[in-house]
This record gives sequence, structure tokens and C-alpha cells, in this order.
Amino acid sequence: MNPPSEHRDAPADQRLRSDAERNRERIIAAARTVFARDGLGASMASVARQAGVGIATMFRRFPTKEELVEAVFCDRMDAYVDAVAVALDDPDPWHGFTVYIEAACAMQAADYGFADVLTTTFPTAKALEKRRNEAYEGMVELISRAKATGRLREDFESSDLVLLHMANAGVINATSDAAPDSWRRVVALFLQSFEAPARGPLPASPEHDALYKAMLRTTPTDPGAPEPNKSD
Amino acid sequence: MNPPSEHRDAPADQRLRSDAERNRERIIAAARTVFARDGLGASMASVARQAGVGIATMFRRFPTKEELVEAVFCDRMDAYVDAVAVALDDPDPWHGFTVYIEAACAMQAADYGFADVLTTTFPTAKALEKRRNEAYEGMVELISRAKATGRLREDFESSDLVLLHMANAGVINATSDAAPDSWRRVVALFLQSFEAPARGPLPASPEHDALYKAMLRTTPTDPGAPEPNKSD
DNA sequence: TATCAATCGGATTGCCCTATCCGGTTTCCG
DNA sequence: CGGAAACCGGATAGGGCAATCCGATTGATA
Repeated sequence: MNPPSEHRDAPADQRLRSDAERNRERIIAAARTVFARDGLGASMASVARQAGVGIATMFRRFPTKEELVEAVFCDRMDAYVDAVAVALDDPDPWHGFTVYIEAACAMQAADYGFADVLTTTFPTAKALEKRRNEAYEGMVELISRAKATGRLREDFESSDLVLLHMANAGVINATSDAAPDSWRRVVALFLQSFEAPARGPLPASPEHDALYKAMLRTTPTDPGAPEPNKSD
Repeated sequence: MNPPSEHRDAPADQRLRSDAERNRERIIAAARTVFARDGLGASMASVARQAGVGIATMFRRFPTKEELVEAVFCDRMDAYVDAVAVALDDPDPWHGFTVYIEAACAMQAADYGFADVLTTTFPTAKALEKRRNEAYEGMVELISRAKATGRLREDFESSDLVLLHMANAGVINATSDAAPDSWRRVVALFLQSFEAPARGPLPASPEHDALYKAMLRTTPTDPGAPEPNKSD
């Protein structure tokens, strides 16, 4: 219980020594770059290298990748939550809905890591999950309003947003290098299929719980395309 | 239906010694299992373990993962090509189109590896690419017919099929464990958005060449979700 | 059945990753 | 300004993967 080592920042409010704080910032900045480029699958070691700090420093400050992810994506999640707020402010809920979806998917396209964040849950990253829930609740309201205007199909469900993000992630992961705008067409197709009147019934949505479990998949890897490494 | 040997494509169809042939089959069977479960990102070593053969045997028979992939997925690609043929035989092109898409996406859902194969090109795997092209040409024809009936939107392009498969791969990779039927809803939404009349214009499709390059991404890894390892 | 080449597969090399240890260094505060 | 606590980061242990080497083994043929 007495930490001969240093890992004790649970309360987190503990002020860091100036050099430690400086390195913390460097690590976060590096992680921002690396995660954006490689997704959350990037290794802690590569982040440390990019930051120019020792591996030990990396793990001392962020013992878990989840903690690093939380520190890196909190502000991006704020932007995400803001986008929902903007959509709710739109006098035309359907218009707000479409603009929001395009914005959210654009955020995915601009940042591999964020694309992973939107389709993964991090039970221990409370700050992240708090924002996710805020956004979620806002979306439930927005969806309800959009349905009320008759522009959004009645059988649309909030879980469809998650599926949309997963699909978008697949497109982005496969095309972002060679055909970086492909996702726009895919999202446009989705939006047209969301529009009322529905052209037919849909298979049932996945259970909320099941989808939540799906979002728990250990560490994000981007399926969709074949890659170099993998455990057996 | 064919000579004793199995895949008679390469000129060097040198007959293998019986034990070598036996191991070859074991390796292919093992790869079928492993790729289906883990995608093409699975390691050669894990396939060798599953097959119960030495690593050296693995590499002697299949010096490249691409060669192994080719041996494993040729017959699955045949089924894929058959699905197109069936669709072309359908008196109602639109009906054939929808049935085909559902079938193709179901194949993806049933086999992680095949999902990768459908969104990746393997320049050196001629047998695979030959079938892919056959299927592609059939689809071009089917699309043309479906448009002629007025059920498929005019601005649908064959490249949209690739995007659909990429999106589907994203959904499957993220949900297959916990919510394995999610893709059905996504595919249904896509089909409704493909239906004429179009509800609005779409952003341009990616260039054919660009999409081809996108499908070249080195080795398949499944992006979409964060994963354990990754190079820096 | 004996012989020789083809084949087998364990061992090895080289590289990357996670995670922890620990001696040397820097910051902070009295 | 000086010392202790906090911090740094190289080194290391343990594990995975791709790829190659080579002595032991086995199949095919005379």
C-alpha cells in the first residue's frame, strides 16, 4: 500500500513537478499526432518515441493506454458534444440532424484515433464516458424531434448512430490514404436511407446491451482491412 | 472434375510428395479456420500452430501470406462469383441485385478473412483477382440492368459496392462477437438508399484508380477498432 | 529393401511491444 | 544554497512474429 514506486495519481489533483508536467504535455501532444495517424492501435512505445521521452516516463504518467486515450480525447469529445448542442439549437431538427452526422463523421475521418474512440467504450475513462453520455442524451432528444417533424423515419434508433460510426470507420480505415473523401458519399447514402418515409421495414436493431458489449472489444484494432500484425 | 492435383494454375504444378501434400491440406484447413476467426491479420505462425506443422513447413509451402490467402479463398471466391451469376439469372434485376448484396455481405459476416479479401487486392494472387474481375464484370452488367428497370438509382456506381463492403467490414469487425446480426440492418439501410428515385445528389464516387490503391493497403489488419499491436 | 533426394520441424536471428527496475539527475523548498 | 523527494530514461525481462538454417526423418523409386 505504500508505494515505493510512484504510480499514485489517483486523486490526480496532485500537482506535478514542472519537468513532469512538461513531459506530460509532450506525451499528450505526441499521442495526439500518433493516434490521429495510426489509430488507437498505436503502441505506447511509439508515442514515447514521438514524444522524445523514455518509455518508463510514458508508463509512469499513463499506466494504461486507456488513461492516455482519455487525456488525449477529452477535448475532442467536447467538440463532439458541442456539435450535438449546435444540432439541438437548429430550428429545423432534421437539418440539425444531418449537419450533426456529417460533422461527426468528418471528425472520424480527420482522426483515426477518434474514429476508434467513437466506436469503443472505455469503462475506466470516466471523463470520456461522461461526455459520450451527454452526447447520447442530446441525440436521443434530437432524434425524437426530428421524427416529430416527419423527416426522420419512425424506426430510426439511436443505436443506428453507433452502427453508422462503425461503418464509417470501416470506410475511412480502408480508404483514407488513397481516396480520403469516400466516406462523404457513404454518409450521404446513409442520410438518404434515414429520411422518411421509410422505403421498407428494417431488421431489428441490436440490443442496447449487446451493442455496448461490442464496443468493449479489448483494444481497438481496425478490422476492415488486413494488416501486418495480430496475436494468434 | 479436374486432374489429381488441386489448384492447377501456376505452371510449376510439380507433384508434391505425399506427406508434403498432406501437410499442405492441413495448412489450408487450419488457415481457413484461423482466417475466418481472426481475419487476414492472423500470423503465419498461428496458422502453423493450428495446423500442427512446423513453422518452416508453413513458409516452405507458402512463402508469402498472399499465396496462402489465394489457396484458402479461391473456392470462396467461386461462391462469390456464383452469387453474381445467380443474380444475373434473376428475371428481376433489382431483386437479383438485392439478393446478391445480402448474400455477399453475409459471406463477409461469416468469415472475417473473406471480409478482408473483399476489400483488399492481392496483385500477385492471379487466381483470386481473376475471380474478382469476373464478379466485377457481372456486377457491372447487373447494375446496368437494374438501372434499366428504374428500381436502382441512376447515379449508383460499381465502386459503391466496394464502399458497401468496406462499411460492412467495419460493422462486422466491431459487432460480430456481441451483436452478430447488426450488419443486416446496415445493409438494409444501404439497399433502401440505393433504390430509385434518388432522394438527392451524392458526393462523387472515388476515382476507380484511387479505390484500387486503397484496396492495396499492405497487409490486412482490421482497423476500425483499436488493437493490441501496431508498428510506429 | 536399400538409397537418395525431398521434406520435416526445432532452433535461431532480428525486430517490436508491454511492463518494471533502478541508478543517476533535477526540482522544489526550507 | 543544499538536501531529500520526485522524476528521468536506459536496461531488462518476457512474449510475439517473420523468416531462415540445418540435422534428422521419411517417401519414392530402382
